[in-house]
Amino acid sequence: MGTRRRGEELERAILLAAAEELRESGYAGMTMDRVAARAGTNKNAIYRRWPHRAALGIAAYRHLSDAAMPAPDTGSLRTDALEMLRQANETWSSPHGAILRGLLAAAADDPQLIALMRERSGVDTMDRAWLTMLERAVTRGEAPAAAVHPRVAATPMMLLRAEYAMRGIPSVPDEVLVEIVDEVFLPLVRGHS
Amino acid sequence: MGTRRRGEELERAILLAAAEELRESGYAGMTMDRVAARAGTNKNAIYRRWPHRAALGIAAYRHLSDAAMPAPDTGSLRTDALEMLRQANETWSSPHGAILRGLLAAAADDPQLIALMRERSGVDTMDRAWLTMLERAVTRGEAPAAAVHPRVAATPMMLLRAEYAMRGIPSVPDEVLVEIVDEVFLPLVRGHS
DNA sequence: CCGTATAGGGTACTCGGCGTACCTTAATGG
DNA sequence: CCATTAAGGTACGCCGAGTACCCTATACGG
Repeated sequence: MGTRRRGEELERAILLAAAEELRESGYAGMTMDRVAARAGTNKNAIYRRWPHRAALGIAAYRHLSDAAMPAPDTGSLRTDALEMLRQANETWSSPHGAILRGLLAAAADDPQLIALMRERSGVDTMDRAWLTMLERAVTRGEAPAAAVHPRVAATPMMLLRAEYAMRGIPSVPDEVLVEIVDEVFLPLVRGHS
Repeated sequence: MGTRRRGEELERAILLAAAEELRESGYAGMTMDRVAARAGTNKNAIYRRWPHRAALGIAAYRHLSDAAMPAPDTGSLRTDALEMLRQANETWSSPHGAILRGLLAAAADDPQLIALMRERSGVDTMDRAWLTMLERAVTRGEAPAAAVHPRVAATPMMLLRAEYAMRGIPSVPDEVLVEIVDEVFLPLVRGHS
């Protein structure tokens, strides 16, 4: 009788269900049975599409956030950088961030999954934003041209991530962000002369 | 009949067995049953001492490495820093490192466990080593005094850790270490004037 | 020296969750 | 209109974490 969903439609339904489970219970609490039930289907349909739970988790994660994150342009490198870090901190502190961290932890020993995560979680987008931020600072005469370097651009976010890993709590106090900017990022930019 | 071990003795036997399991199979592969069997006891004795698998894993980990890591003193800040990073990279690439990473991943959502890990894995010891390294560079006139700052000292190791997290492979190529030193650490130190 | 509290040993169990097997039933498209 | 494909239903197998219960050796106080 009625409508039996197939292909695209069913796939979207599964991803939606998985995303909702992620939101409610985090990755650790997302079970295949619950996703199947919620999508009104069964595990077969899922396993035909994704080889295992982690893959589904990653695929579903993108439904939660597509995180554009344009580079802020406040006219000063310091406030730009702070703004970026604050936004990132907020994102990572949010439920989304908790899920993301759960996924990262789960994927930790599987390079394939890590690669997938990188694409999905917009690490590279982020780095590009930092680079354009630096370029603008250079044209304003606020920074030496030599400071426009991928590793310089990536440093603040890496420090923030490491901070999460070390604390295990999903929110870094604002002082830490300020310190990262004032004691590391700005001196680092200055030092490139 | 015979000797039934108790208290201290049994505890050491369990920790040893757990450590061996860690070495052979990593944290993910360390099962309570196997540890119990290997220690010649049963899960009861284990659960009477540690509330869950993660706690045992962490307790056992210290049996594998006590990691002193004295600050190298080569006479140049650059080579000192590189040496530190290379040693760390080697440690983390080793089987021990794999286990450590497994534990970290498993503990990711439990602040209590993370705190335990911090103690055991000598993060603070490491930071102190970097600080003394910086101090020596200051007395040599190689660095401004303002660069002796905990966050500056912690930066290279944090970047290395983040590098692991992003790659998911247990060995960072040497070029990356060099880049961390030349493009980040040294400019950062220079920038503190 | 004995008897009782304590802690280890043995074993079997529950429970949850991943992944699979197998068959039935609806849709699709040639 | 029929063959092929994919979804639905359901029941497993398997493994590993923790738990329950009961038996037995050891320590320790009297």
